[in-house]
Amino acid sequence: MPSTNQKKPRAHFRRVAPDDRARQLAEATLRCIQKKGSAGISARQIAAEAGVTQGLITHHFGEIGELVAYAFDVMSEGLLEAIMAATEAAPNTPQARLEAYIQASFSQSFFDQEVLRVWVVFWGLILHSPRMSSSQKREYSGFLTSIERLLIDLAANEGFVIADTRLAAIAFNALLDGLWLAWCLNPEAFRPEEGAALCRQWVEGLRRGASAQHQAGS
Amino acid sequence: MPSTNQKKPRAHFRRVAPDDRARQLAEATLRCIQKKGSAGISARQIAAEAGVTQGLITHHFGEIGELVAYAFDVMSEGLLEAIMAATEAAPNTPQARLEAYIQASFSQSFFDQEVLRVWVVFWGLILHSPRMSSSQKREYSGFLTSIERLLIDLAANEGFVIADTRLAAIAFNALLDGLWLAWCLNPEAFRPEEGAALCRQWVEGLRRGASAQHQAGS
DNA sequence: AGCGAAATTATACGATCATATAACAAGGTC
DNA sequence: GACCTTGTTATATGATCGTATAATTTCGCT
Repeated sequence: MPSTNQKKPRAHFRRVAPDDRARQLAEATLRCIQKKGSAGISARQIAAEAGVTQGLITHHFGEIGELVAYAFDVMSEGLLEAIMAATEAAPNTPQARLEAYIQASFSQSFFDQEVLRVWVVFWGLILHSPRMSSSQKREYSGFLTSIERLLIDLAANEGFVIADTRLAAIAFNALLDGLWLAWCLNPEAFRPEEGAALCRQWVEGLRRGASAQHQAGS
Repeated sequence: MPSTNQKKPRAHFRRVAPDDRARQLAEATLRCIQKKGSAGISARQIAAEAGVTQGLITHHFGEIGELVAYAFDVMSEGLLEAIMAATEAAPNTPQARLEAYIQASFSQSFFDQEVLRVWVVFWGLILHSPRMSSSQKREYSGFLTSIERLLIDLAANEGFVIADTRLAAIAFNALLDGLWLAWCLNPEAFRPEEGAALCRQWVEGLRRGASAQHQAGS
């Protein structure tokens, strides 16, 4: 008997400041991507994950792509800030700071499959979203500059020469991203501490003057 | 006047051997991913790209995910085979073979944004597709083994020691993938020949004994 | 030549998608 | 305590999605 003709009452809710709501939606987006990859990106799924209705996404972000890009910003900036905080917290020597950067990169907080899964999906999205691409360029530049400073200080302190610090930073960051990727796709391939050791060995190669050899075009 | 009541005739077609058709569909899939990333993956879009109807995908692959995984296999195996072919074609010295591997990796054929775009999208898909993940594990192992052999031969020939060749291969491959990724996301960051130089410098670090330092757990 | 297997097209169906619009309610402000 | 801004829900719309099913054509085989 469907005769109980009571209209279900409109759901109650509490207002939230736009910035807070935006962040909640971004975090729900990250969880959705974590669970189902790029297939988890849809207004309905994200709204359900955040416990709100879809219209709220339109209201705060317009189109869904803007929310995804914002979620990328949140994650990306959080990552760089956290790694830099760990670096700043280390003793003020070039060696200790670089070591802190490496250790943070392979610590449980970041070298975590659930985190890296999201990261890898974003990489695939950046290529087709100008909005996300510009964020990535900015963040990438931030990472490079940080690494470059660490390397310059180390070289000055220990008295060795780096032929091109920008390129060296690109290589270091590439090694880091590549290890993140490889471990994320294949966690049994190596252990986090082995990944950190591989980064240290790259630095050791730098110490021993490897960067002065085999320059492009030589 | 819509009175011309002629039913439009059923479209003509030619039969194609299942293996050939499967490959055509896989190549159409790669083109769709190239154009629109993971958003380009749909039975309708891929079928249109291949010039056939959607039903053909169901007929040959069952579900769409199987086609995508097969497309990944096609691309992945093709890549490894092509790089290995370039390596085999080099003079039979460890130095020349490793150099050929590096040069192939940064040659216009592979170090190409249109190719790498697809590669990066696949990375994001692997994480949520057991079928693709098992393909990736097999292919990754193939890459590692190839690199490991190159490094072992080089070390034996030049008389230096690599502490752990498996880990060294992992690092080399990670550097390569990381440089592919960085350049794909940010092509203005460095030139292909600079990427190749960074790989050579990593090898130079290996020559100078960097891998014996800073072992994990020491 | 024509029979039959199967490759291919054509169509249908229900689910889910993004997004727009209107109705509503929460909470600060006066 | 009433008002007004706006955050939020509710609903509608048309497009696209994956996949199943039936009708049809192609082509090897005898």
